[in-house]
Amino acid sequence: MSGAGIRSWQAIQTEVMRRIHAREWPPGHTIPNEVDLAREFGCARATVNRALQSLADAGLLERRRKAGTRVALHPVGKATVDIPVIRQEIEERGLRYGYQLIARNIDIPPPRLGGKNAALHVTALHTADGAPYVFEDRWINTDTVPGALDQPFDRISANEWLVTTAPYTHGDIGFSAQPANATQSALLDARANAPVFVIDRTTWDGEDTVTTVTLTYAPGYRIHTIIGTGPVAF
Amino acid sequence: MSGAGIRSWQAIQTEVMRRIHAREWPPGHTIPNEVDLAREFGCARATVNRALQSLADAGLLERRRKAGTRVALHPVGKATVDIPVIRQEIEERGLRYGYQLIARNIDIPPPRLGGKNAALHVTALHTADGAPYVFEDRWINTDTVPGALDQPFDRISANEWLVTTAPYTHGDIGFSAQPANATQSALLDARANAPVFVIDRTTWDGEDTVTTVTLTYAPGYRIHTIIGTGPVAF
DNA sequence: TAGTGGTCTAGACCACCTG
DNA sequence: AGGTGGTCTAGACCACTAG
Repeated sequence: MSGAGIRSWQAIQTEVMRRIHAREWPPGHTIPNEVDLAREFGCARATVNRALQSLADAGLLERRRKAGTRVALHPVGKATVDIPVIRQEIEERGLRYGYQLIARNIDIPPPRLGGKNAALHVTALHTADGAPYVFEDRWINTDTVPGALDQPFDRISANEWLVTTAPYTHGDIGFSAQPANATQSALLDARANAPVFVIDRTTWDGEDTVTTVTLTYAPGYRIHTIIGTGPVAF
Repeated sequence: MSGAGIRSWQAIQTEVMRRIHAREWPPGHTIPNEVDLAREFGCARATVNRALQSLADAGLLERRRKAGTRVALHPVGKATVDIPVIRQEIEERGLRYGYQLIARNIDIPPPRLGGKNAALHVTALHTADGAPYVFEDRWINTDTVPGALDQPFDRISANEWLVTTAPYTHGDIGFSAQPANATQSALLDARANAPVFVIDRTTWDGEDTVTTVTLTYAPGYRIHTIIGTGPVAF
């Protein structure tokens, strides 16, 4: 029964998923330890480890030293959303990218952004085949990214320039639905208070903020992605 | 210089990120191969491999056999969005969860869902501290999940029941902003055409669809998550 | 076709945690 | 205290692909 040998970690992953799937290992069940599985599959423990770790990353398994590996009770689905450069996002849809700077000045950020220090405020419109696509409203920390002061942002968007210039260590991001305000509805060819999709994002480089941006998309925008990353199906 | 030895894969990861960060290895640069790095760091190649693979997963590096490993030109940020059970999502916010079934019947799904066969149609409202939270409009494929026909869904939501009962291999998911229709605005205590956040999701088990659901959230809902998963900062 | 990453092995030691 | 996963090693072979 165990003579055949399942030797690749992907094959082991598939077999483990099959057993979970088939309820041989129901939710909450503690599965055999790595040594036993390695013996059963006829492979090295490291190979089993690789397979199980991958499934744990995907949220299908819960692993703890000494306690062992259990099938997750509530397999939390995880969707990975890519955050591309806007120009790329548009061009990948086969559309012609356009960019238009609206304003660029030094100012004091609003209190909700926490800053008392002046920062670079850039607003711009990105278009796809001439139609409004997304409105970018951005604050750049000029202490963290002094080079931004030399950039006019009239041809290259701050969005694009920062990606290749200002690395960050971490960030946070939010998605929401909001009514378009006067500025947004005018720029995006939308009715007043029309529902628009909004992404707000702040990035840090260590302790220092790099940039905070609010992206307001024209009506009809939809983020679409896939659950079950690559080989990790569950 | 190389005598010290960087022996853990996390330390190697940190060091590689530092070099990218410091522009010692600028975007597009091909970094040394694994054997050379292993020699420099005084560790085994497998350890370097683990570190670089992790960074490649995070989108910071691009790796190809024979071509080597390059620093990504456009480090695509990736945000991982958890898709929890609604009850858990509400309770984790410290709110009291409530559930109310609205309708449950067998019907022919609308053509955009591709089905000609009858399916189980369930609509329900989830509440947080008594306030409307999200409206669930779901179709369940009774060929794939026959057990659903025995479930009344009057106490346990389809959302929750399916998670522990109907495994899936993959799915797709979309996020958008939409105006609330009459039904939604009434149930969610929202004005007509108020902007609402909508998640639509379809899951498959192999070739067969499992369920398709549209979740319409009450105004003010916001998805929030972090960029730079865990130890992988970039 | 040769160089690079991808994977596997057999063994070892360590860190963590439950009982 | 002992069992389990986490990691590292030194070496090997394989798979892919750029030149």
